[in-house]
Amino acid sequence: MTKNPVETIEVELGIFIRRFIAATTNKKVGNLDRAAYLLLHQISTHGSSGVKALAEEFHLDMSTISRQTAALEQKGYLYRIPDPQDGRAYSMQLTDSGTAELALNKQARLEYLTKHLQDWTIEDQQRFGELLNKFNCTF
Amino acid sequence: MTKNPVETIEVELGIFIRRFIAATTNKKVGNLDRAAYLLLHQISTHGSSGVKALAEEFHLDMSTISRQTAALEQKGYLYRIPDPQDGRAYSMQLTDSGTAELALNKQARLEYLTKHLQDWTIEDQQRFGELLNKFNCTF
DNA sequence: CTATATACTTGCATTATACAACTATGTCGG
DNA sequence: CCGACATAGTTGTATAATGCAAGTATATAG
Repeated sequence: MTKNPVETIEVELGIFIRRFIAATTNKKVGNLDRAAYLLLHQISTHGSSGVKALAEEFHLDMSTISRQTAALEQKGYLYRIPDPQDGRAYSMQLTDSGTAELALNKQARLEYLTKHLQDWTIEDQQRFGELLNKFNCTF
Repeated sequence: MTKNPVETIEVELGIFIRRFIAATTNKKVGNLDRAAYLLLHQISTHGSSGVKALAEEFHLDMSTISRQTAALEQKGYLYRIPDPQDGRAYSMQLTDSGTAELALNKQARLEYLTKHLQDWTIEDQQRFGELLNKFNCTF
């Protein structure tokens, strides 16, 4: 039974997901768990955003995002700006403290990844990044 | 700010994880959720195995695996064989029904993936599989 | 034989999540 | 302008996955 490439990808994705989730669920780097990190990262790189937009981006319920952002606001990592056009809406922005915490986290994650990829050639690293991006674009 | 490859991988992994989890959490293909599928897959491809070994493989608590396997046993997808050497231990084996259910699931997942990868060249598919495998090996 | 370790199960608390109900604001058709 | 409906967000509640701690039964070491 020789495997076709898609089958290999299926198996490896399964292994990857299971390990990655195990390695990152309920674990914090500094003060941020995975969900919080991704939220701050999204706001930081794609600009301020409301609860609804974030919920759509993450394919999560608005109530979930509402609680997560409330927690991050509580910790002082972001603040809300009332939308001048729409009295119901807010948009979230990182505070300086949130920006700093995000940077610390990103740093730690990059170091971890760099260590894992230290034996890879630059070409393989680039190729992997490109293919991951390509894969993400098909979602 | 030009990104180094590791940074690209970090970002893309974040996007990937979030989407993949959103797409597969609390969703079942047939009768199997993600955890159940991976458990059956592990037993099927790596041979019968006890609760402790599975817990280590998945980096989960034994209690979690104990409940998951009990549920799968309840559904008739696997059965326990008492370890003849050790009265405390069992090993799990797939039943015919479990094997069939796993095959159905795998089929569905492959079709889904194939659809997502339909515009990729065979070379890119192979390369992605290889790199994922290489990445998993560094864990 | 006793003490300790191990494989597994079960009880309990925590957490992330979805769904539904609710509030407040906006929009549209008359 | 008003009433009906839509929308952004919050909060209450239920569910499910998980970890930890305690318990059971068996093994092993001194």
